[in-house]
Amino acid sequence: MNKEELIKQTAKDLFFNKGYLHATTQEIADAAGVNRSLINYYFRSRDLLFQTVYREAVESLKSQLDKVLYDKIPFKEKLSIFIDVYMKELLKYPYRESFLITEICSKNFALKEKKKSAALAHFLKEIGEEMEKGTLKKGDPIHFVFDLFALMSFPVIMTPLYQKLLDISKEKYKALIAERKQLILEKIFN
Amino acid sequence: MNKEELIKQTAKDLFFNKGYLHATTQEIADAAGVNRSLINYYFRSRDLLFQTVYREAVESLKSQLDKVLYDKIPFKEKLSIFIDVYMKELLKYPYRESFLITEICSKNFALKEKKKSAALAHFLKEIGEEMEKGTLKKGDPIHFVFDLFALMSFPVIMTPLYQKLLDISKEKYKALIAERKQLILEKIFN
DNA sequence: ACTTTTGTTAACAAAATTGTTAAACACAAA
DNA sequence: TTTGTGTTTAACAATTTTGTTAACAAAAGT
Repeated sequence: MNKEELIKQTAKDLFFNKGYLHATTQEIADAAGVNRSLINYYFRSRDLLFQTVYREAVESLKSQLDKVLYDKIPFKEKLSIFIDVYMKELLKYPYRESFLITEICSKNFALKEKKKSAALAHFLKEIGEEMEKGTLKKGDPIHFVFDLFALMSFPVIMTPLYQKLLDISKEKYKALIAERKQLILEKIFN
Repeated sequence: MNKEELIKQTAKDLFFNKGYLHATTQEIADAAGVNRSLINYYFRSRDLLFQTVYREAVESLKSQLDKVLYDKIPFKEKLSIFIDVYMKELLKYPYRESFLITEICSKNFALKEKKKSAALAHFLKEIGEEMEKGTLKKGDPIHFVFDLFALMSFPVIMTPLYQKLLDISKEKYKALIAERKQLILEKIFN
């Protein structure tokens, strides 16, 4: 793999997968097995590397989810696929959203461009329609979305803490997470 | 207020409330309106300040929750109080758990002492009993706990992101969160 | 009153992190 | 072979952040 790509992948792995948010350029370089100067050569500065991988990670997730959300298939099926896709991405990069929040809280570079998501609005409308039809329990669609993302994300994000508190092995925890897709679907269409 | 306490409170505010995880000693000192050297005077090093406020924040939360979990009151009532207490703490320090995870991921100082929580085990047993009785839908109590914490925490943690994506005001978002206590209770005892 | 302890500050030193430069390297095209 | 271009590296410089010291002020104890 060319080293520019290697550096980006490594940075993503450290930030989004390992959850190592404080990673220095030296640590990223070491993890990638390249000379630290290469980071400056390809990305000019640490901050630009941050911005690059951040943008890529968000875009990649967004495009995948948008595709599913705009798909013209029955709601129940759509939701099933959506959970599949999102949880697959979640397991790949558990800390992507956390990183995003951290960035929003510290600097403000994430806020500028972010705006009301059209795909999300579309999804909300669809949820509202399903509630009308009686497929879903009536309520504010926003809470439905809150619930959905919460049930998927939170146990994954909290892995290192919960594993300790519950005193269970990595494998057992993984199995628990794997079970959740079905459970969430059931809970939603109870 | 004495300055030692002031520094700790300010650090907690920056870390756990503002979500500003990268705060330097200078920034903490500025926010507290004290000379930076005072941080070293009282806490020796930045790392020890970290450890101190981290420990205090975890202890404080844990002791409050344990008290509720061990209380000998009907389950439904206990759960209602638990949600109350936890969400109150959540709104005070939305990023406390995120901070915890970040620390566990980077350094390892959090892992050493953490062990299977007795209160949590007790809670799990109690949940299992309620499932037997039919008060709760049968299933793995761990998933019940996953769901409970997820539904409470996640929308709060994601505030800055969701506010943008949904394009709603701070006040509206606050109102949505406030609604959730009741919604969660209903969802659980559906 | 004076001595000791505690709190506070600025100035300095040390360490960690980032950014730059120039030279070496690789290797394809002229 | 040479020239050109993109890549890689070590050495250095700059910056940022942290930690220390010594001097001074305030409070407490004797």
